[in-house]
Amino acid sequence: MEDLEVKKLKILLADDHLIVRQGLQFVIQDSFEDTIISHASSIKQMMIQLTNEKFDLLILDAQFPDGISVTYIHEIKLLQPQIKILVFTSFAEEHFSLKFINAGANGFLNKLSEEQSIKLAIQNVMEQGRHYSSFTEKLLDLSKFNPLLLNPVHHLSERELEIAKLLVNGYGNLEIANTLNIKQNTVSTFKKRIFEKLNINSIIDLIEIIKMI
Amino acid sequence: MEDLEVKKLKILLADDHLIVRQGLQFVIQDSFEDTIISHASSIKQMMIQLTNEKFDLLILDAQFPDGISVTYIHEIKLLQPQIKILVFTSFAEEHFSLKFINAGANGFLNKLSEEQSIKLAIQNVMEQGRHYSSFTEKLLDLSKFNPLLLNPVHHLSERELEIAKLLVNGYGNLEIANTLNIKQNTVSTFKKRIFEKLNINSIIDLIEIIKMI
DNA sequence: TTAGTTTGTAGATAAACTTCGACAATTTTA
DNA sequence: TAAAATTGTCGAAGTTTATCTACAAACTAA
Repeated sequence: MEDLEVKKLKILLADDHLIVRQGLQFVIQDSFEDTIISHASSIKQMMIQLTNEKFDLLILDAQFPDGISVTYIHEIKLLQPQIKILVFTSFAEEHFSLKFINAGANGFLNKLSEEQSIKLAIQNVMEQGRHYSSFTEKLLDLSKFNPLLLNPVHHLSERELEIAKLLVNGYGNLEIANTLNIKQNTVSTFKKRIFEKLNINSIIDLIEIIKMI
Repeated sequence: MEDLEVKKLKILLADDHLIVRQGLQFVIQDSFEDTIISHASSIKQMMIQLTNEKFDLLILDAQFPDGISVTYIHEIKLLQPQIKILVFTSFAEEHFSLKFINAGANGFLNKLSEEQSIKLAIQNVMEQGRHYSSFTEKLLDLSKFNPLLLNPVHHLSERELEIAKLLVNGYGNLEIANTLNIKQNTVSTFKKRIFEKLNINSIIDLIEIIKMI
């Protein structure tokens, strides 16, 4: 008989794909003996469960159909300050990690991860409260001096972001100019500045970045 | 004691995400008693397993990192003509189903599917040899008269496709013109024809379509 | 096999976009 | 707080793209 003090790890899996949740559950239960795993297939469902019940760990899909989950991280931490949040993503974490960390994320788990990495991520996040790639750690270090460092969309002003979003939606300069009641030249200038700031040179590149906001 | 005639269903899951494979396995084993499930995490691995062993069903991720899997469907059917192929995808099947069906796919399974739909898809595909959405069925019907119907990339010629791909990769008209040693005007004309054929009006739209080839 | 269609290619011209410089209004920083 | 940087805006000039037309070669289809 084991020590009764050993508490079961309560984990909430929030992802819109049943398959992904089942897969995660399987892998986690294979790696950890004592876990209680709950599922949420939408942000809404997740918030309801978080309101009703305390969890130790939330594994949260970064790309929910009803809006990117970063917006909710803050809210979740207010609701359950003790909860650890592992962001589950198919993008390389470097591109947006600071954004999520600032919001309150404790670590990142790539969707391509194998069993060992998943286990390690959960262990780290539960024991040390964090699980970042070494690159992200360096970023964090540097960001003490410049919190915006390498979190590119943060460099954009409101208006720039507004225009970036329109560009990503396939609108041309003229259409944007008319929508915002400014001259096309102005739009062009914005576009140029946006590209400069993000160090890109096509709208195609912009899409990936904007997606992650 | 059951009839020994009842053969176990041999299924191969081909997806680069461990999590997804585990999730599928879990759901399938929950729905079907007698299955033997194998995994492949890359096209290469999958082809090796298909060369060495006969399977009843292949559940194949439509978006492999090393190239879209449609190209391989033909090959697979040559190798194992009896195998049923369920294409596992996160896009709405309508946009590309004919392409896959022509290549030899027996059905589509959306990544967002719940347990019941997954079970149904496998049942249909194993018993009737097909599992298409009603829209795809209609398409198939119509395509008897016009096999290219609504499978837009098929409308593109080699050259058009070549240029479409370059456009999707963020190259400008001039760059493309230089690469292909043609005039920018020619590229413009191609672009116009491509957009007309696909009935779109921005490169953003083009991306989704080209992705699925 | 003849007429119609698709494909690959451009020229001319118009339209859209980029680049550069500028300027006022903020905001930041030293 | 004075100097420096950022932000939102534009005009003018230059570049790139779009559009329309055209034409020959290849490829259907009647």
